[in-house]
Amino acid sequence: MGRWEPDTRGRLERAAIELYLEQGFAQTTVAQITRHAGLTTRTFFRHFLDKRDVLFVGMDELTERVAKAIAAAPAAWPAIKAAASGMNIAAAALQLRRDEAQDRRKLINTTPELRERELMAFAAVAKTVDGALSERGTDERVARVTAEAVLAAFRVAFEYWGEHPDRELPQLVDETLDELKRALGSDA
Amino acid sequence: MGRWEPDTRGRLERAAIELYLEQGFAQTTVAQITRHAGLTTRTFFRHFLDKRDVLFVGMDELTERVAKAIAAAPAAWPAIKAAASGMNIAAAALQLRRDEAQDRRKLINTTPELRERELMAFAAVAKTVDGALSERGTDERVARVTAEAVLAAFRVAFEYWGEHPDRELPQLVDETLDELKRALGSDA
DNA sequence: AGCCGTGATGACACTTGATGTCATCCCAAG
DNA sequence: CTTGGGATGACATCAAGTGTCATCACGGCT
Repeated sequence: MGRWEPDTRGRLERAAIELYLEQGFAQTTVAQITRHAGLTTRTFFRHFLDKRDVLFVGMDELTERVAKAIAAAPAAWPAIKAAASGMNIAAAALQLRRDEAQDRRKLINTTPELRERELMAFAAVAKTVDGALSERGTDERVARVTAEAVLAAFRVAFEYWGEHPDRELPQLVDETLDELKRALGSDA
Repeated sequence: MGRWEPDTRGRLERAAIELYLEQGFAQTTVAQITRHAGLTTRTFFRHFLDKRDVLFVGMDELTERVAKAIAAAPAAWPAIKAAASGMNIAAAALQLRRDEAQDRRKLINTTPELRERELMAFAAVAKTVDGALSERGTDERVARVTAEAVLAAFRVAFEYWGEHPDRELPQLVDETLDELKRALGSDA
């Protein structure tokens, strides 16, 4: 057996989320987390950028998948359709971990600090979508605004999903995008 | 003369921005700011929520004006047009303080911490726009997604403005919104 | 078997942001 | 002249986050 118990990162992650859910994010100190995991506070910051980071692991990997989906979309598709297909990948992934995602959502919704971080995560996805669209040859500004708009729709659908957990997120994203199209088209 | 020099808040604000621009945000400590202003660190936190807050004063007031503009828009206008008129108010206000706004933008763009806060500020405006649209009788989800989309366009225009400071922000916002409409409409 | 480099963790000190609390002093209302 | 409130100073304290060095297991190499 090793010098230390295995799965340091996993233990930290589980301890953190358990404490966050139990007593709130702000009320939880890193010292408490590491005590639960049998580690030192220094080690926590070797595995996570900061206290909030724990709740956003896996984001990068998901973002990668979104980019790949957009790159794999038929070249004939307009940017909006390609981008939407990327959002569907993300939505499906979150739907698969519904309960976990909803727990995280509640935590984030009640903690401004976490909300900030979530917005940064969304912004990172938007930047990736932007890049993937540009890669397809979409005009620069169109790529940017399409990426931002698609993520705007995703955010709204995601929030709505929190209020209606029994709905399916991918479908909500589709509906929201349709509503956006109608709303923007109604300008005559 | 009073016990203290007047305009505490203004002195803090000026000292902070001067130091942020001169040596960077992260490298500036609150102690340095208050030393420059001849005050104590405790007093800084009585006037500002945190170190970043200094760069976002006036946001609330501007947001209020946006809400009023939307409320004052002709009832016959579709939600998107009313929301866009609100964005024009904001864009015009920033255009009036172009140099200051651009300085702030550069600072924010090079500091993740500040970027986070900026996203929160945008989110707050989106929520206000959402509320103003709902007030006009717009359907709930349409109001939400329209607000988010309009702010998405604003963000893109704002970023573009940073790269082309000689362009006029209000016009950039209009152009970006038009591009968004085309991009979403091209879905056949 | 014994040596050694590498990587992960512990231990410790330190800086800084942020908050609570009480004392102090100006000022304005009465 | 008194009094009460608002703003600030002074002080203590906590928690986040970082730098640094020591420590120890493990795997490869000889």
